[in-house]
Amino acid sequence: MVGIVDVAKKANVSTATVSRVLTKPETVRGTTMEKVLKAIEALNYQPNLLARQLRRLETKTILVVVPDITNPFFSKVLRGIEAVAVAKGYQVLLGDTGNDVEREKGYLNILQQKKADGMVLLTARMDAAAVEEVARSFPVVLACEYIEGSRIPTVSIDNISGARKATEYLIDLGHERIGCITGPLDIVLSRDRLKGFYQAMARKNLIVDPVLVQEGDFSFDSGFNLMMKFFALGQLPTAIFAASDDMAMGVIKAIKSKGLKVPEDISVLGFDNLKFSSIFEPGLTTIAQPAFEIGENAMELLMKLINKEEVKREQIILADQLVVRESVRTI
Amino acid sequence: MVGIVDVAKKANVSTATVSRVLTKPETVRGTTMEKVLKAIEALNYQPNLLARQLRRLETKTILVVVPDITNPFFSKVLRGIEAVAVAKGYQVLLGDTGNDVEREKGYLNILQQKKADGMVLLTARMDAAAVEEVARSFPVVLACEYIEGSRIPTVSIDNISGARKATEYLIDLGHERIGCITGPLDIVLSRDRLKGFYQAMARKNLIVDPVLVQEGDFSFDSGFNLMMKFFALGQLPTAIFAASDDMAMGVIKAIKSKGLKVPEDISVLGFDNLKFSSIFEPGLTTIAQPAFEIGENAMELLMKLINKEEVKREQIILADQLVVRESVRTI
DNA sequence: GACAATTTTGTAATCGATTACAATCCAAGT
DNA sequence: ACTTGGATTGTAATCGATTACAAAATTGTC
Repeated sequence: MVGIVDVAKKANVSTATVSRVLTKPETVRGTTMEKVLKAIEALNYQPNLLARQLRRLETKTILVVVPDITNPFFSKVLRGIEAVAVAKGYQVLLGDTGNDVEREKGYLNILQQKKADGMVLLTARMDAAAVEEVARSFPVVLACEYIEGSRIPTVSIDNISGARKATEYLIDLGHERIGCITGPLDIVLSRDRLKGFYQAMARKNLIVDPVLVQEGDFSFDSGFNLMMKFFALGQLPTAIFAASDDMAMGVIKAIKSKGLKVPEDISVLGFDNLKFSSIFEPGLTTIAQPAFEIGENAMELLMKLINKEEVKREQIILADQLVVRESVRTI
Repeated sequence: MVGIVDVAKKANVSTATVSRVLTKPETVRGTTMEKVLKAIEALNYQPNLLARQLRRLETKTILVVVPDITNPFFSKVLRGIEAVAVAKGYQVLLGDTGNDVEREKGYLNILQQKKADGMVLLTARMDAAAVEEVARSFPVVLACEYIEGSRIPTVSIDNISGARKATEYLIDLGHERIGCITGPLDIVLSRDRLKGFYQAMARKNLIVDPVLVQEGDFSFDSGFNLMMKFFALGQLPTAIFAASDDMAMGVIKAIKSKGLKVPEDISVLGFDNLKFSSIFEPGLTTIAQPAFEIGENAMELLMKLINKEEVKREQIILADQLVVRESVRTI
């Protein structure tokens, strides 16, 4: 492999000069510049970034930890992150945890081992203390998720108000017996959506039937199964708020499988606004999260941390939006 | 930051010994081992991987170049890659090209700059020569895509026979006037699927109406638009073979929008078998690609190249499968 | 206890760039 | 021609680990 010394030799200059041509061209004379460039060209020299990084103590790489890259919501956030990263000359190291807390923890080491300059976490199921610890010494930002009582910079929507808005929409259309299928309750974000649901019900003085609140795991299957459970229990609500579009679709499938119709018999409202939610029939009424923008903002925030710029707001809350389609109707 | 010298000092040994504790524990005596481990523990030392990598000239990182991470098919392949990579102690650097050939090319440098030990390409739209060039000096494997006349190791399905199988299925059900909506024809894989379509038609002595062969771009929208074009032209086939499930769904949406039904009025057959294709209504009849396995195999192949093991078969063809659901019926 | 064989440890070179500092060059001013 | 100061260039230290080789310590044998 050709190294900087080969180029230096060929161009009859020192390695320092070659290095300067590459990194501070304004400090070398035009004629030597040409000589060096010619040598680089001739040898097809590419600097070894490992060496540069070791010397500069920076990798121009950031780590993104995702619970499941297969989930279109996360992949869209990831794309937002990537877009900004590339624009700023950074590369993205991918850490898919497969929803496994242990693997999630493992990725924390990558920062300490200096393989990345910073990290964006799209999941934070591990113990808060460990994350805090790492965040004290390295740039870390949370996207989507947040950690209660922590000052780690975060980008997300307001899940409580989003869920509240969704539930109020159902109530305003006349629904009173409303079911809620939540995400895994060990995740703050799931608890927030549930909280928003309760808040809306309480504000309108409606009673929540505990049977109608069930814990899912955001997946289509869990939505399907929990709806089937409602059928089995003989406890049918007039509307259901599902904490993810995937689950909402599962719920609708279950309803259809029983020969009932959405929204005629039961209304269903989702959360996320996946691309597929508009293709699905009936079109899902849902709370839209600006996934791409969440990614962009998270990466921009991370850049500021890396560059030690002042960060005014540590918690960025982006706007969510109720998207009305056909899966909900007035009672 | 604490380095190996700090540990060495604290444990009263040389840096060499500390290094050995970390990498060849069997060569150090039990008692010193303990001393060193204690020091490591006390200082919370994590070795700087950059330094190790520079010395060893390996990064334990592989680059995956994807046209669009948001596409669930690719993200599933990526997951397969990641699963094997993690199991073998490798990390994944993500290169999303956003379908941009220039960015695709740019990622080739990462290998030469030694930021990765090898590369899996899920897209190969750039000029073959450039890829070949890189593949001569570095481990590269293609997944899904392949390059004509190249000996770069590849993992994929047989797109020609898959498409042929799909088309023959339609023909066997009595369809004769069959439309084909292809992927972008600058991609080999799209041309192969089209080729398979033609082969099936020819084998059964059916005439292909050129109007019914249209070039899409794999997206839902292009499927929708091209089907609308068929309507506008007043040229309706009895069945359509779409080269991706996304397009198939677009086609079906378009048909429904005209008040017709699938499969009663027109049959539609897709390609890929996305998770969503079974949720969609009608359930998509389609050719299933083993996305996860493609990823796994590609990564395993890459590992062999990296370890300079003998590679018997350079071209791995995995089995595709016709999945029959409800979007196709006999005429 | 002496000596050889074997283990264990240390010294210093090395990976391939960057960069502080020193040395040299060059042009302008007198 | 002779300074002088800024622009260029070179020398060598440096980033933080690994590892070849040498040295020291240990073990076993007679």
